[in-house]
Amino acid sequence: MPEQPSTPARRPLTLRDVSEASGVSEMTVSRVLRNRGDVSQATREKVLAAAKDLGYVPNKIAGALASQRVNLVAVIIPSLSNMVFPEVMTGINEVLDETPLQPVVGVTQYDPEREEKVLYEMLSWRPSGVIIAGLEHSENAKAMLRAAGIPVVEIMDTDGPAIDACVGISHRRAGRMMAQAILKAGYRNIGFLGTKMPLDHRARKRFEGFTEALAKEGIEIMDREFYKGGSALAKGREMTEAMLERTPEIDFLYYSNDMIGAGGLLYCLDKGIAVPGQVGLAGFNGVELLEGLPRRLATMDACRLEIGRAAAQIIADRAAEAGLAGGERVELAPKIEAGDTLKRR
Amino acid sequence: MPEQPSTPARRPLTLRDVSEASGVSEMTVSRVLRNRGDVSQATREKVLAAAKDLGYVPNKIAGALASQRVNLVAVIIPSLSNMVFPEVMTGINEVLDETPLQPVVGVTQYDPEREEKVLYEMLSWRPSGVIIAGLEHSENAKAMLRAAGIPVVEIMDTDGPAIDACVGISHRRAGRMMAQAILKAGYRNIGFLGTKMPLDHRARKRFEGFTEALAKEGIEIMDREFYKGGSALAKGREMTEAMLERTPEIDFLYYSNDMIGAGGLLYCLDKGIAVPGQVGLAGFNGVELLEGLPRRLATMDACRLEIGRAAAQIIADRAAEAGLAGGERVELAPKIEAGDTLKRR
DNA sequence: CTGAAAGCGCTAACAG
DNA sequence: CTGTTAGCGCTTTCAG
Repeated sequence: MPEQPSTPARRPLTLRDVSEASGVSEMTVSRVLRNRGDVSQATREKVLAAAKDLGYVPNKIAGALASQRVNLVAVIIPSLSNMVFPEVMTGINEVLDETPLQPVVGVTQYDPEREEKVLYEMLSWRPSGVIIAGLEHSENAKAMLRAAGIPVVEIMDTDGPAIDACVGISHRRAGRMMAQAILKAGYRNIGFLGTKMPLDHRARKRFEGFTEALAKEGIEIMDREFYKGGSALAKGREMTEAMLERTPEIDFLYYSNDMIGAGGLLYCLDKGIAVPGQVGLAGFNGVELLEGLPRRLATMDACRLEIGRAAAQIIADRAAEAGLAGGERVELAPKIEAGDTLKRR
Repeated sequence: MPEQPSTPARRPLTLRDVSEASGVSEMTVSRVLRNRGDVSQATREKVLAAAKDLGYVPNKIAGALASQRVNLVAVIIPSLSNMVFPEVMTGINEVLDETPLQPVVGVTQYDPEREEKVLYEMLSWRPSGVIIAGLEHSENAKAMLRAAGIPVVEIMDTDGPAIDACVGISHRRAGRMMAQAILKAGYRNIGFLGTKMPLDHRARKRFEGFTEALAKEGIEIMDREFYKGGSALAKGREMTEAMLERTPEIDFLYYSNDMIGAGGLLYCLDKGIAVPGQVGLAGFNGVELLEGLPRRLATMDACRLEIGRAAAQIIADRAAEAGLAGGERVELAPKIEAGDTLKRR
């Protein structure tokens, strides 16, 4: 076989190649490429030219091994497809962009086994920190996180003990707040619609807080309905229809997320059900989508952007300054947005 | 200061620690942990016990450097927040889950400079392959991709020359197909609504194909409107309102994505505009969301899941078997879903 | 089946 | 300002 036609690199370039091409020692080349230490303008330019010319891309694997420093932050979240985590990521990116740190995301699909595996994989790259959704993890996962010896920030939820730092909202309190607002508006026959996900602990905690606050006023949920999979908007319609047929006395529907809430709202408008007069509605999350609906669904902001920012800030601070205490705890206060579907009757 | 209370690892564990704890050589420990080569059941168990006991997590940095093998696939996409890329990711994950490869995603925000930076960062980890959205990249980026000497799959779009492999649909053809379907249904006064994003090349190509096919029948777009930022659903409403007021003769609205299309649909239904009698509507993407709308918006499936799967398969195949040719080209055929908003009048 | 030796490509630490 | 010397923690290769 003849020689390769031209470029297609067989062997990736190394510092040595740049060193030879520029006639400068490997060490100095390394300094230039990392902007470390003083290098004369002349050599700097020689090196940069050679590197660019060859198309050299440094090998971070070797660099990380030699320097014992990896500027990665592991971000472990349950899902990318529900609007909530992308926004958390935005917050994380915003602050990490100002630092040398880079987020690497892993997705668990609400599955503890997957979480454990993803975590193991990520930790094996020795990241500078971990941002992980939720407070509930397998014993193994918790052990790994403790043993990693790096900052760990558990996000989204503050209802429970954290391994290290923690940034989020209290979903129990969020559920209670919504219950109180609903009662205060005069609704009494309340239905709950949510996801059939025993592993979505935050949804569960909201539900618990919700029923607890109702119970305090001697009220019980009148009906409930859970779904799994499919288009959330469509499911919201279906579940709403099913519940209103089964329990026509219902005067308020509390949805565990905005997407099914939006489906419910569209259903009610379709059917000419007066909202919020005949039936009031509320969701959870404060997603942007709601702005385009014919009525603004009542919801509760989950502070997603803020959570991402605060979590990343904690990691960034601790990466920058060794010996910080750890154990930070940030509980954000979600606000009810009453919109057009939760009003005094 | 007294000693640390208990665990909190100062120094991460190494193979050597496991070796000492188990009384087995580092080399054999390594074999056990990687399931390579023959090791007696007895030593295997000793090693596994010691590793688990200590909570050892291998250092992939060192492993990768030593073995010159990194089981990462760089996935570079413009955005996570618009429903389309999460679905591509799902397809990628589906096939990579069956292999030792792991996806690592980088987000460019439709910004070529960011793309270049993200690409550089990812390549510096020496991944086994790259999956990157689009065919348009800066010269530098293209040079890096060529020089990397690893499989590169450009996805989503097939309208143009690829660096190596390519999986997607022809957006020009997609635009043409939709134009033909609209004309065939008898609409003639057509408006176009889209994003003001000169860097969304796929949206631009659809638009070009669309106008081109109309021109072939002697028809020109009657009005157009572009938006930037904000809630797509809300923007869809606003733009639709603006256009129908400005150009009341319009009988069809072609949206560059389903989300603004959905907003337009809701607006029309609100205003009692007969759809598709008075005005027909169509979007693009085939997002799940549409299923929950009062009418099914006409759209075109962009084969996102398939694209993800096929791209990952190419990388997986080439990673498994050295010396494959490269340059694979997969053009998927998007299908029009006429729904309820694009019907013969 | 098990071990010893020799790096992978880079950077810390120390000379000049 | 620049170069030299040792590794980083693992795996490859070659001997038992």
